Amino acid sequence: MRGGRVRTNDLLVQAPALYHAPISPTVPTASAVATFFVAECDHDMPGLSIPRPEIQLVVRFGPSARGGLDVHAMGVRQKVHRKLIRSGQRAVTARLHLGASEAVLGVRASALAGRIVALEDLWGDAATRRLLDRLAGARDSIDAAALLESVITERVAIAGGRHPGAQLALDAADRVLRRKVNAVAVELGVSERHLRRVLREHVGVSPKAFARLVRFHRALGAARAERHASWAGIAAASGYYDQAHLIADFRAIAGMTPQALLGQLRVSPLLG
DNA sequence: AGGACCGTCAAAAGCAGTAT
DNA sequence: ATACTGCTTTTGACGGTCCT
Repeated sequence: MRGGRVRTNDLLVQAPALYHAPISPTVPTASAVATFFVAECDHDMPGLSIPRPEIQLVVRFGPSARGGLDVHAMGVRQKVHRKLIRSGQRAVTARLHLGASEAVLGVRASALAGRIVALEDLWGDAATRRLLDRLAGARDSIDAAALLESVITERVAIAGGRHPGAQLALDAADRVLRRKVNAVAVELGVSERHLRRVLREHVGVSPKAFARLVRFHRALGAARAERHASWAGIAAASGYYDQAHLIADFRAIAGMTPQALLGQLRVSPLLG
């Protein structure tokens, strides 16, 4: 890994700040892209893919990609994945705003949950070919990210406004992090059942699973930012009942204890 | 499309404990 | 003190189904 880089809207920062990039929910801008993650690797190594609550559009350049360049959509996953990154591989990942999946990809988040889908299966061959041709001419990863953003913005403009359900999901997402689902439903003037249906459709996971992913990211981010903080303190600050429950979540999502995951992240690069 | 009802069961809460 | 495990009880999230 030659210094992974993160693009947070117009701001470029270095990899350690990854978890300071907004984890959904975020306020949508003109673009449907919440953040970009740009990674480059100069030798073979195992990498870790931390699950995120956003739909991601990934452009790969290099030996792992079909024909040296491919694009795929990655739905919301709930477990850490491990993968070998090949020398010379580059990846540009656009993380979409919550509820933007339908406008950008033509399918709702629920259709992508836990899946990786080639872009041609969503956009068709012609539109994908046009994007790949433009990306092939990109000077570097940052240029490719800018290109990708402009193409996404064009598609959102063509798709028109946000689906009402997507807007409801966005409104609810922030609230379910702090309150019970039925309380949020009352607040937003819909039934609890409807709110859960809409969240699953437009976010890709259940309200609880979404809140769990965000909480996990907060805890991991805090642990990476403050190396000497106690796990009990991190658990409390991140919304866990206590340290025991934080550890249980790390085991469920990452398959290892918090300490072990931090250790892994020191030797394996993040893949988005 | 969205509300109401309901049974099931997973997650959260709470606590006690061990290893270092 | 910290990091972690394991257990029981309680709560509420979930999804199926039916109805408007």
